[in-house]
Amino acid sequence: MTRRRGEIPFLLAMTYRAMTEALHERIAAEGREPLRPAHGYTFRLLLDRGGATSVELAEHLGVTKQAASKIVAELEDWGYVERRPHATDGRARVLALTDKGRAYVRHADDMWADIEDRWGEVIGAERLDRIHEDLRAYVDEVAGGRAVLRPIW
Amino acid sequence: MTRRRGEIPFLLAMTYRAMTEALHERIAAEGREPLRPAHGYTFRLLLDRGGATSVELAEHLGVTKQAASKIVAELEDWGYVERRPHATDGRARVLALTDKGRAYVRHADDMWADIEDRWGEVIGAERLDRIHEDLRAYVDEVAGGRAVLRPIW
DNA sequence: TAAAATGGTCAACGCGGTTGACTGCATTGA
DNA sequence: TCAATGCAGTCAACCGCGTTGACCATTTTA
Repeated sequence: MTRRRGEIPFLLAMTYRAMTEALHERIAAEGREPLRPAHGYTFRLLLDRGGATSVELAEHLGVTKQAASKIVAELEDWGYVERRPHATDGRARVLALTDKGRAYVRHADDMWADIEDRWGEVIGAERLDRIHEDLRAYVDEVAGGRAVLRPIW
Repeated sequence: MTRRRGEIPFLLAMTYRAMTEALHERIAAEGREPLRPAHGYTFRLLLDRGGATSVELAEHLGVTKQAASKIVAELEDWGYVERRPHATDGRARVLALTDKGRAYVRHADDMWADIEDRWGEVIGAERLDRIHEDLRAYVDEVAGGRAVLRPIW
């Protein structure tokens, strides 16, 4: 297999794009709120680092605190996230997933896993393992582990 | 290596994001116009299918013809693209890369190749080949070859 | 304890897309 | 052959989702 040098980033983009499209189709089919990547990344942060604030979310997403606030406001409206007063800091508000939020994360994980599995059916599970390792290697070693998932749309 | 099912799409996003950031840093460092993915995809179309029109570009990018027109107008202003009258169709205008446009494509390809190479240094060229195959397999077999590169930048 | 820093909000704006209406050329078919 | 329909392209208005900037209230620092 010959490949043009520099083609892989394009394929990466196309693959990711196709996967997100597949996900959005499912979300739309379920009649769910129009959840964007930023929302997904928010869920993941709140799951990993319980007790985050809007400012921390902003840093995590790589957006301004105002933008992060808007995202949180939406998620609160939809009942996925709650804002509670901070225990010691009167200015801050602590973000937390509601039950609905946690249930959605599980559901979303399932959907992503399904999409990943479709790929695995074509190329095999071992290849998927390798890809996982190799992507991690790029993110950690080339990109320096910068885990900013700036929502790109 | 154990991996969480459904994690790969996230890693795909992070990797692509890190790569585009690396590219943008280089473009910015060169003092070049703020070229976005949509512009890159446009260059590629014009290189592959000479004589495309705005409507064809719109289909390729997955945007409206109005949006495609705006993109072309920018590229024309910057001197990367020309619009020439269509040989037989008085309504249509044929898009073509200028010399500057072609030179930029070569340059951009080099930059992407460099970024890809950095990855290759970490994981090895054979792995890169596999990844190339596997990404192609997803795009072609799972996503049905839908090559719409809707610019999400 | 005054000054500076920080979490959060409100308002105005901008970029890059969308929808909708329109012009003028091209194609179709009675 | 020529009216009806279709299609390339443009103009204008709008919209989503981010930004910048100003501000308040609380906390931290000196």
